[in-house]
Amino acid sequence: MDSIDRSMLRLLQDDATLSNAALGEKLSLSVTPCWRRRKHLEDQGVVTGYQANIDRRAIGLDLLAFVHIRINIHSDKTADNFEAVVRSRPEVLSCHKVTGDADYILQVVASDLDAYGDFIERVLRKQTGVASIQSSVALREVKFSSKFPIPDES
Amino acid sequence: MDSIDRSMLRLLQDDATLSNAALGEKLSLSVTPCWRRRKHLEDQGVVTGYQANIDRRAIGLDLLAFVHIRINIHSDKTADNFEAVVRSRPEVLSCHKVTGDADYILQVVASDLDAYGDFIERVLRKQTGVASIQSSVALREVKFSSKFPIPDES
DNA sequence: GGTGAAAGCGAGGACCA
DNA sequence: TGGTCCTCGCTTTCACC
Repeated sequence: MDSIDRSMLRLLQDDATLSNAALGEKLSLSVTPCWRRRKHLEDQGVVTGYQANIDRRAIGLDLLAFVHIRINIHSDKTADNFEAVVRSRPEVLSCHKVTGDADYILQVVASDLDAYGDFIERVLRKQTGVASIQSSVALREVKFSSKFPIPDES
Repeated sequence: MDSIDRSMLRLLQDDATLSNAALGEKLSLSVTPCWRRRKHLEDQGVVTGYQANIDRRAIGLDLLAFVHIRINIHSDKTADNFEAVVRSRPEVLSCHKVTGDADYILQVVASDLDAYGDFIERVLRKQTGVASIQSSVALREVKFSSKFPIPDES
């Protein structure tokens, strides 16, 4: 992984539809070496896939919330069960075990407050070990990106 | 936007490299109508772009944190300034104005705790109006997805 | 919604510096 | 590593039904 690879990652994060020729031009590389590097990044698992980005509002997902969850039964079984549920629910965009006041922070989307409330009450609140749930509903999206900054060296 | 469009969005979120032929086959559509629908979704802005997904660890971004920020000067100028800084910093993946205890929740990545600390102290803490900063560092990534669930109707 | 056709592109291979 | 062909089959994107 050198600086050309990192530039390639930056470009592909911005626009995955770039052809090898267009990509190569931006990197001062011709088609084949460009293609070889790209394939290498894919085979190594640095590039994990290509996806279309969708406007959340356009598909009716008007609500996004951060959910802070505290767990009061600290057994592996409770954690495994909770995490399996979270992974299986498509409305949960992300879930992280975190330091600080909460045990888990989740990002959840829903079409409106009703649907969100349903999810909290009927799914999350029902899980064993869930001691408290605190929601922070997004009032405004200041920034939303699924692009990582690529460090100059790694 | 009908159910075929929604299925198309689901498929393209999973794999943006699908050709119109492959996509059409899954949707029981021939190439041209498939391409027309796809183009329509792009032109409407439902599909906002295509991007490569990258393994955060592979590029050395070992740390992800949620940052809860409280603001004590509630003027438009303070807010605009803060939001502009946040938008300009690539290590900030997302920033939302939220309900609840915090005014803003940010998602921030960094290569390690040192780099994260630097960002908090040298960038965020320096902004006027920032009253408190509370970090929740991710200990484990239970789920991380940048795919939205596509509702059956919208 | 569907066909067909022109032009372009992608995935490789072969081979050289 | 990087570069230059070259090829085959597929893709995109058009005009037209």
